[in-house]
Amino acid sequence: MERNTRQRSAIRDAIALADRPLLPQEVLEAAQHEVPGLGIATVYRNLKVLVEEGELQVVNLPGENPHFELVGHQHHHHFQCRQCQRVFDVHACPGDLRRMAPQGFTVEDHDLTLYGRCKDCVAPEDKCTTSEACDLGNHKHTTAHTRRHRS
Amino acid sequence: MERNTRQRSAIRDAIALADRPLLPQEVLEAAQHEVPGLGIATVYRNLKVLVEEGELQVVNLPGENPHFELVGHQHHHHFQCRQCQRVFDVHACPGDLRRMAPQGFTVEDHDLTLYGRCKDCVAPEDKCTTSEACDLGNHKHTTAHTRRHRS
DNA sequence: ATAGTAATGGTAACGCATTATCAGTAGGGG
DNA sequence: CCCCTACTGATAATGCGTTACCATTACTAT
Repeated sequence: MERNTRQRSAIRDAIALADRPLLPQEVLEAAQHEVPGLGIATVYRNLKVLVEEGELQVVNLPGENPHFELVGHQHHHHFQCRQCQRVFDVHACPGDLRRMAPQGFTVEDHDLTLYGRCKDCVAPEDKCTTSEACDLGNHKHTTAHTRRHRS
Repeated sequence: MERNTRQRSAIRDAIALADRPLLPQEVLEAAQHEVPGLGIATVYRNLKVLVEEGELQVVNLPGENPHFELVGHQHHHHFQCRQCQRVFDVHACPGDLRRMAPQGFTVEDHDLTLYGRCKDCVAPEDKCTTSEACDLGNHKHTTAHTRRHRS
């Protein structure tokens, strides 16, 4: 039977507290605050299980590896900060986009991603006093970008 | 100096004629109609060069590897068929989405992807008589999905 | 407590898109 | 027509996200 381990709780909590879609690596770092020895394999294993159980859902964004967030938010979209690369939920939607498609095409769904500066990165200088935002990844002028692969 | 090879012309032409964003693999297959011996390495090499020269641009879609299309279409969006996985241009835009972002966030740009059935896949049965659409990839019930990796 | 076994963590292995390598080929200036 | 060298094609290598493996750990029913 399925067991309640500290690791699984830490992973679930990390995603719930973040309140935004996280990368497996971000989940690892966040959950390690609660379980320091946590390994990346355990993160991937539990992400998979939690998705299968319907607790988490996968968020795909252009040019990004899969992120994970809690299910529950119904239809919504995402914002990615061009400074810190973090992804946030956007609880709004432009609405019916069916008539945007070319003649003869049938639209069933849509994904929308906004790009810009998140709250923490709009005015970075005076934010570095609040260590949390910095620790979470903003102000990191990352040059590395993400890619995908198949399962 | 830069040379005009049959291969480079075939690659350019393939993308121009397709009139939709293509994967490197799709570029290979299309360009091989003109240059049968064409190799995948040559496709990647030329895609990179043509992007650097400003002839092509990269199109990123959620959960997809980079596609390539001609520059020139200014701001536009994309449609991906859930049947044949092909990507098409959408020459429409919901407009200003700045107010969709949370308080304190600055929106600079956005990506929109529509999902559904393309013209060829809305009524698949009677389309199989036109071999072109089938050859191009629709009606392929592909189970494999794409991923990314880093450069 | 104890046993049984699911879960963990470290790391090797994998899958796959992309790039490097290199010997052979073919534009194009002279 | 010739030579120089950019380009090509086949394939090995790379990079990286993800998964498999396996010895060890630690939940939980009894």
